[in-house]
Amino acid sequence: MNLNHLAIFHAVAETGSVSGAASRLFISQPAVSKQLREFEGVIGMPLFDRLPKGMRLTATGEVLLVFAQRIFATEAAAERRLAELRDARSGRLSIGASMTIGNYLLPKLLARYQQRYPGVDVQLEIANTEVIQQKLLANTLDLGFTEGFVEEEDLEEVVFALDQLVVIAAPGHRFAGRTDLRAEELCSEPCLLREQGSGTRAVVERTLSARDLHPISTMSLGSPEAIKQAVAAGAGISLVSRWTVATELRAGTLTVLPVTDLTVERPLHRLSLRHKHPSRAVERFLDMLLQDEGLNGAGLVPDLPKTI
Amino acid sequence: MNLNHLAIFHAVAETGSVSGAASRLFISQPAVSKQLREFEGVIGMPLFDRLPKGMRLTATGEVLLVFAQRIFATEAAAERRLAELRDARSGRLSIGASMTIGNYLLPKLLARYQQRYPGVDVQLEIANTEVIQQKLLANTLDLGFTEGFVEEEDLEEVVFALDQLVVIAAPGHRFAGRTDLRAEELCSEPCLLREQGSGTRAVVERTLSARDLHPISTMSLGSPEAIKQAVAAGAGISLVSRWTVATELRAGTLTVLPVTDLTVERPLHRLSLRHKHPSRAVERFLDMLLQDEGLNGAGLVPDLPKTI
DNA sequence: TAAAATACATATATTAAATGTATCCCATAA
DNA sequence: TTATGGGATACATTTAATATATGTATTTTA
Repeated sequence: MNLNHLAIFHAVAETGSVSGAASRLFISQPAVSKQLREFEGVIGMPLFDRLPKGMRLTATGEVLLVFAQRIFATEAAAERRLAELRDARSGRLSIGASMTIGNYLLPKLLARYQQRYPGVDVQLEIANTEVIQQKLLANTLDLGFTEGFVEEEDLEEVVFALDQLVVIAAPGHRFAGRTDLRAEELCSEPCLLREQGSGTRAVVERTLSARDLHPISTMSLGSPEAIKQAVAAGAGISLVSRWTVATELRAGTLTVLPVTDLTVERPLHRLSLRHKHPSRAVERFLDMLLQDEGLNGAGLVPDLPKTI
Repeated sequence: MNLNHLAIFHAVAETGSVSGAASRLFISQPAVSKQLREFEGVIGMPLFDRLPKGMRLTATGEVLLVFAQRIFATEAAAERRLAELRDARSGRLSIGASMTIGNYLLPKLLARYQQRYPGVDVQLEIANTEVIQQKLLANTLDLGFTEGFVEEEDLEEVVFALDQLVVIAAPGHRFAGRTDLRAEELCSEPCLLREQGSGTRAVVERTLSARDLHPISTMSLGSPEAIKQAVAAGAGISLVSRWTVATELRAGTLTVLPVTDLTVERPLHRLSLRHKHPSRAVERFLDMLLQDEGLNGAGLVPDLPKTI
């Protein structure tokens, strides 16, 4: 059976006449007449009785009409669904992010995204780089946001922001208020770090040892939150992403120590599966990331380089 | 959306490759490639990621595939249903018949029909000619079987059998056994007839009055059964269709009086709506009617003229 | 490391399908 | 009778689908 023929049959059945179907389909009456007869030939049974005043379905035609209606209703539903996907009125945005990015950088942006595209099913998963890379490769994530990454043929990687690590201390700390601090001095203070394997710890250690600086490591803690709590309690200083402490700085429970001769920066990476076409829902998210309403609009990265 | 394109998309999605789809559709690989790209252009979104080893559905493609599967499954179901209708493995046979035909002529035939075509929904309605004609005109009956009929432009009418009316009496009747009975003699006997308006009564009266015979009418009864019961009880004689008394003759509760100079015959008509194509189920029934397995096979009409 | 194989894309020519125009037929209504 | 409305047919034309030949990228094999 040819579904083009079926469409013509459907139109004739619903309008009750060949000429009616023709005008509905924007083709000529003979075209409909011919196609319909051809279709009846294929079916092997007449679908209409030809009456002087028009066409009347046979029993066979009645049966077929029900199927035709189902088919074209489904087609219409498919078109509607595609239209939704096209304008991101539905779809899925599945993101995997490292702890820092997922907790401090994305939530505000995702909230605005969700507000603008309420039909999209947004999923944010916080996990380490390895898990995120694996899930990207398994095609169960649309985008990954990580600090480091392991080179991988099938993954596309792009620096989308620069993370600045700042030295924090309790407001009552002896260094607080100092504007002439030098990196060496920090080594006299107990320095709290993240656990082995953390991206944050890796970049800190790499930067400092490149300058032959060796901080006194006392504790290693498993999350940015734990670090902040300990530092606020006066346990020492730490190097953390400035995004993780925005709230505490405003609240005054922590302070940043400006170090004159030290800047620790690291690129943040956006990862995606090579050759994978993004859905419209994903494209809209990437748009927001790149536009003013992206990270800048979130008020967190005033002078972010606008790399993709 | 073009459902031809959708079929190609469907094949690519299910085989996972353009070339696979091509061989499944018995067309060349470039044909599939081109149609698919065209389809993606119409949709406005890519449906597949092109990987070196084949094609992978995008999120949009996954959504569309579900609809495509529904559509083509419905199409397949329609094809199956049509095939059933084609071999009368399903369908409807809706017959309206007058009392005599419906009660004595059709049941045996319909039983064999139902046995041979168990999927067909057989409906037999017994009603008078007027009702049957109206239902045929309303297209709610496939066939009508009546004695008389009222000429009607939209109804096609055909004599399908000749009904012989025979004179019956109780076996103990004084005429029983006589082989030289003449029509005049019958007028001395009380004759039971059907009610006014009955086709049977009409033909009897017409035939007899044409010969200037006037039977003594005592009772008029509303059904062949009532007539037979009364005659068997010795209430008189009657003229009835020979089909209605086959059982009683065999049982010996009634006997036929052979009248040397009287034959009362009437044509039986098959009616159908003009321009109406019969379904296969109806065609198969008409076949049985015409073949040896028809009324003859039913053992009721040994020498029936084989008119349609 | 080069050759072969696999898989999809592109270009051009060809074929098949669908459509349009003109005309005819039939039944009905004015 | 002539219009009129609805469908069928014939033939020409346009559009769409397809094939052949070839190209590119990648993977596998020798």
